[in-house]
This record gives sequence, structure tokens and C-alpha cells, in this order.
Amino acid sequence: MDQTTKDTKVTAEHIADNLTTAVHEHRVLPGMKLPEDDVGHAFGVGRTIARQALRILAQDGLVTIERNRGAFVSRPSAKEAREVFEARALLEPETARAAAARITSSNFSILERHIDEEHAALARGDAGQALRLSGQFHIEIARIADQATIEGFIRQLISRSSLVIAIYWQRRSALCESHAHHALLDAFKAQDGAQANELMKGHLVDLLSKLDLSEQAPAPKNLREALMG
Amino acid sequence: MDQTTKDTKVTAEHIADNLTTAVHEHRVLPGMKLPEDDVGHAFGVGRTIARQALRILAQDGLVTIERNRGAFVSRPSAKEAREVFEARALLEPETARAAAARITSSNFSILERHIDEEHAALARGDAGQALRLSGQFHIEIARIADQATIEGFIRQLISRSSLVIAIYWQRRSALCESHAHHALLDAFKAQDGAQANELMKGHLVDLLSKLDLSEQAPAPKNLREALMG
DNA sequence: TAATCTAATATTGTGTACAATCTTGGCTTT
DNA sequence: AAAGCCAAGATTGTACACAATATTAGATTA
Repeated sequence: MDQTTKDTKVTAEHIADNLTTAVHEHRVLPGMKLPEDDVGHAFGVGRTIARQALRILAQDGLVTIERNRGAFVSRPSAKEAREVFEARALLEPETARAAAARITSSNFSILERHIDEEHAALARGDAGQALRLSGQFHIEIARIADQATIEGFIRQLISRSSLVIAIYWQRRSALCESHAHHALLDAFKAQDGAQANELMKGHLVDLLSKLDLSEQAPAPKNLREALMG
Repeated sequence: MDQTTKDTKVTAEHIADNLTTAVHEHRVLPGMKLPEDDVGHAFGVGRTIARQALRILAQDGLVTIERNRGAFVSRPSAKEAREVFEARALLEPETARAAAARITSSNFSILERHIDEEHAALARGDAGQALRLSGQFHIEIARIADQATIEGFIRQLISRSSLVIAIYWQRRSALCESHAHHALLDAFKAQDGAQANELMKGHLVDLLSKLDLSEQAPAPKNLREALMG
């Protein structure tokens, strides 16, 4: 999480990317505080840059900034979690269809590599990395569909999904088997847009079904809130 | 564009909202430069806050920040313009359907007021205000559907649509007749989700058809670029 | 002991100063 | 006169200082 070479300029976007990855890999968990000084020190920059990075994350929904209190990794409510998957259900199936129509052979290797790496990470027990790669797979599809605007939205939704999974994933469910991604790849190879659309739709329903979104009280942020509730 | 009362704290979000409205009303046009000093001075704050506001606008796609050169109102390319409407086509029809299922009588008055104000603005020749209200109507639908996440996306898309319209709107086309919005309201009143979905779909196609997105070279930012192209 | 208040500490909010970079206008050169 | 060059000015990038606010710990009181 530090910067060894000094000639590479450390920008706010750089830090934001780095922290985003950390959240995707569940190395940084919902509710965690991200003090400006700590972030700045970790990346070797002043508070100004750290602050900018945190604001970027806030716009992505990954971080919640409370005035005069600082930045915390967001803790999406069950409702927000549902909304994320409803938005994904609107965007991703059609995007998968479009991707199937435009995909080229050079794209296959990228997707295949993602699946392989995901599998390898899972094999060595690195669930965090597997989860991050799994999300990256979805983003890659939007890129193949050549839809930069939608890709940006999906990127945000994947980020929030990581938070949702960190909070609401049912322990008894197996970790994401990459079967669904494999099936999608096959559909892409066959350039079968309708099939890709259906598979993606099912994949999202499947993911949602593995969450426990029962209307439990949203876990309190701090002890005081816990005792007052 | 200035702040008369001093006890009201001027926040970066406040300035961003204000500038967003100005862009929606086409009082601030694509390509225009937004120097930090000017923005800060206009709202009576230092450069720090002005800078934050510009970053917020950049994340919304309304402003493009070029390093060491500053912030400019974005000039979406024809491709980006198409992407915006493709994204809207994925999100808005289904959102309209959901809104039709949840709408209550208290929501009607809000939508009706929007339509009335839009009509009034158009009547007195204030095309900018009419355009802004027209966009607001779409956002309101997402709010009625109770989809905060999607609402955020649509908000961004409306913002970018304003830029697209500023650049690509065909002069010969009539200004947005609010007929489509009227028809949508009727569908909402009848709680006819399927109808709302179809109307929204058609409305978006209609809007897109009034743009001239022929693959002309994206208008150059400055003279140098114009003469070199 | 438990609750409340208060002072000390830590963290964030914002303006400002200085550095880095870009832009502009005039000057030189051909 | 046109192109290139250089210096002066303007604008953005970043760190830092101080102010405002929140948090914590200790003292006080019932």
C-alpha cells in the first residue's frame, strides 16, 4: 500500500484506485474509518491529496463522508443493496447482449485470463482476490460492449456490490463458483447475444439469492448507536 | 449567482448544484472555461471550495478537468451522446414502469406542476428553464419509483443530455413539446406500467431522433485544434 | 459506582502561500 | 512578414497553518 518509486507521481485517482481494490478484496471492510492523515501517510502524500481521493470514493458510493467526522467505508442498507442489484439487472443483461455482438478473438483471452486467475485465487484460498476478479469480469464485458458510460455505472455498482457482499453474504453459501462466468464466456464465443442476456440475468438473480437481506436493523456504526437503538 | 446571506454556509455541493442548474438551462455552454478563482469569487468562497465543486461536476461528467489547464464544461462527442441515450433507454423505461406501480396521488401534483411550469416557461420564451424542468421530470419519475441508486444515474444522464442537446440539437426541430410528458402522466394516473414503459421508450427514441449526430469531426476546443484537424 | 461536566487531545474544514505549469505577447531571426 | 523563442503574467497544484468541530479522558458530584 506504499509507493516505492518516487518518480511516479502519486495522484488522488491513484490512491482512490488502490483503496477501491482494497475494498473489493475485502481487505478494507464497511464501517472502517479512513482518517485523512493515515491515508496520506500510507501513500506518502499530504492531507490535500488524501482528501481528494476520499472524495472520489465518496462519489462512487464506496465511502461516506460525515461533516467534521471524516470518511468511513460505506455500510449500504438492505434497501440500498436491493437497489444495486435492481440497477445491475437493468444494465448488465443488455450490455452482455451487446458485448456478444461485438466481441473479437482478442477479447476472449482477456476474459479467459480473468476466469483462470479467479479460479487460481479461489484454489489458493484467496477469496478476496477472487471476488475482485469476479467483479472485474463484469466490467470487462461493458468494455467489450464499447459502452464507456454504462461501464462507469457498472463500475460503481460492482464497487457497491463488494460492500453488499461483505455485509450480507450468507456464510453457508459457497463462494462464487465461476460456473456462471464460464457459461457466459461460451455464449460470447458463440456470439449468442440472447443467450448471454439470459445467462447474465440468471447470474444476477443467483447472486442476489445468496444474500441475506432480511430487514434486520442496520448494524449500528458505533457503540453509542448500538445501545441507544 | 452570488450569495447574499452570509449565515448560510456555502458548501461545494451548493455551488455544484448551482452550476449544474446553469448548465441545464444552457446559460453555461459546453467548452466554456470555469477558472477556480472566478467560481470562488462568484460564490464568495476561496479556491479550495470552488475546486471541490468543480471536481464534483467532473465526476458527473459535466465538467472536464485537464491537468494544469483547469476545468471546462464538457463537450461530449457524438459517440458519448449516443451512449448517454443508450444508457437512458436501459434505465428509464423500466423505471417508469416501476413508478407507475408505486405512484400516489401526492406525486401527481408534483409531476403536474413540473409540466405546468415547463409549459409556462416555454410560453414566455424561456427555453433554458423549460429544458431544465423537462429533465427534472425524468428525475422525479425515478424518485417516485423509489430507486435512489438509479435516480443518481439518471441524474447524471440528464446532465449529460443537456450538454448533448446544447451541441447536437437540430435547430429546425421544435423545442420539446411536452406532449410526451403529458401522455406519461396519463399512464401514471392509470397506473399502467406497461404503457408508461412504452411511452418512455418512445419518448427517448424521439429525443434522440431530433439530434444531429452525424459523424462530423468533434468540434475542436480551440482554434489550434481546428486548424490542425 | 454511575452520570455529568470540563479540559485536553485529535481530526477535519478552509484560506493562503509558494511552487509548478501553462499561456500570452513581444522580440529576434530568417 | 512568418516562424520560432523567451520572458512576463496568469492559472493550477500542493503543502501547511490556523480555525472549527468532534472525541476522549479525567475530575466532580450525587
